[in-house]
Amino acid sequence: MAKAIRIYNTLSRTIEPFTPLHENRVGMYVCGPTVYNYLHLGNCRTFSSFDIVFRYLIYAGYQVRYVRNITDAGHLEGDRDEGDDKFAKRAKLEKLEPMEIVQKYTQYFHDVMQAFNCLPPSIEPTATGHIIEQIEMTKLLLEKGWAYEVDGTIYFDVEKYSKENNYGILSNRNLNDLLDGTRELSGQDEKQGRLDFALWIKAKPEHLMQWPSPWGNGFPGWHIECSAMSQKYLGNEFDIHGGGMDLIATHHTNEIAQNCACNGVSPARVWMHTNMLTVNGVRMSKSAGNGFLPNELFSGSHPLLEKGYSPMSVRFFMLQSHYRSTLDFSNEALQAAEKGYARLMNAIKLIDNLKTEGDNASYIQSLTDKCEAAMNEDFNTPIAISHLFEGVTFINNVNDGREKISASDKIALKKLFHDFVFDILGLKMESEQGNDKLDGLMQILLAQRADAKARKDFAASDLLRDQLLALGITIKDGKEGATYNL
RNA sequence: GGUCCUGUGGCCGAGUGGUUAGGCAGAGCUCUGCAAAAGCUCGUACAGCGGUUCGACCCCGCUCGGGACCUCCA
Repeated sequence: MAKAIRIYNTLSRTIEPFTPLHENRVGMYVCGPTVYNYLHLGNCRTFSSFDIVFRYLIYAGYQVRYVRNITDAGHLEGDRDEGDDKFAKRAKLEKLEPMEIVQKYTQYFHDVMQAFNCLPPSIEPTATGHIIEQIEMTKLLLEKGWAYEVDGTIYFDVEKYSKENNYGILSNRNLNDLLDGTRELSGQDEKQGRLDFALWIKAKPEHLMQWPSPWGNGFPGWHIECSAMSQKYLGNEFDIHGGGMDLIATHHTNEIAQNCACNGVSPARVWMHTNMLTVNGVRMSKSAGNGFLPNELFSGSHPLLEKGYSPMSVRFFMLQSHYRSTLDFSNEALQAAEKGYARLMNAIKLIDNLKTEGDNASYIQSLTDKCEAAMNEDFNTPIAISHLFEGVTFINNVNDGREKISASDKIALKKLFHDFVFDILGLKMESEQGNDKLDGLMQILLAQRADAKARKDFAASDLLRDQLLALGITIKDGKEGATYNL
């Protein structure tokens, strides 16, 4: 059932049934961050989306090898194979070694991924760790005639490639359109074609990150690293390649060209692309200056925010939209998500204490089927969540005695919520339900308050409640006695 | 200019040719000493104009609006 997964493929622009190359195994490559600066929330959305894909494929019973790279070299400011190296520029700015920059922002990236409860990938290769592989691939492309050298720099010959291949296959553009959108070569350009891009770039003597190669000292172009690393760990052909939509036109297009030219086959069968996060309708990006840093969001220190939001509220917020839709960021939307997430978690806490009776099964199974059906259809998390909220209503009804649940359904209900909310959506309980001592203390206070209420000393009971509330502890009087929430 | 996406109720966001998305907010009610929590009920939603159809928010065309990519960005 869960294996009837269908995925939107950018190559075909349709939703297709997903069949892995090798039965029961899935190879997935996702373009990771360039660690020259703090990653912002838009980046987090992409990685959270693929975290869901990873988790659901595991749930569906696949053995998944998930490769997500770290770009720690070779990324120039402009993609015209000129301009500053991003790491070198940042290193100068912060007065650090380039590898200190890499270390710092890689660490930040990992911390944020952990905060968002994203599972670590199976392999997280770095560009600097695979210089040899990139040189080898560049050599092969030269040998096969798809690339040429100009004074220590190697370019990929796009126009030659286009004669036998569809260069714009992913972006759905033809070569002439692409050429129209590109500036004329100036007299200073070394490359032969306007669309040609560098595989290997000759380093100036002062360049901080450089490696020896058959063409002299240099560093790899941006696109070759993903081709070389995906091939190394997933083979010439693998199942899924993912990234943000902004990578389609250039990075992924060039990646396909490199792999096809080198191996004669397109690397990935399915290309998945996540849409952008927007702020007031405009794409969040570093250059637009509207990029939220994750910890600005958590603490609420960003000027556009009224308050801070917990990582799980934000994750839940993101999951309430489909990964291929743009998602707009606002205080109101965030607050709505925060409350919705709290409601979901509160219902889950109730499951264990539900009283069972009767034997009216099957409802939970149908709910499970609906959740799976939603996820099977291109990982439609918002629909899955809407079904989970049906379950929330059911749980609350059972808890209030308006509905009954059988013992077997209760087990199924618990499994459903644990599978979907925790394992697949990757949410987790944030509010620590305290330790034993705290709980014991609370029970004493609740007993005192119950006692005051029994004496109709409401002034005393309300005072206790207000004082606890001031500490962030909410008291709820139920039929079975009072409970508390931290 | 080229390529493409998009316009859903107060807000965020799914979806479908003919039966409810869902969350948040709002109103009323139930429960309660009061709250909180929970539940129930409610609200002229599908940019505009045409067309196809027995029937369209969902298909087609046009108009208007918003956005992305074609420079680096997930």
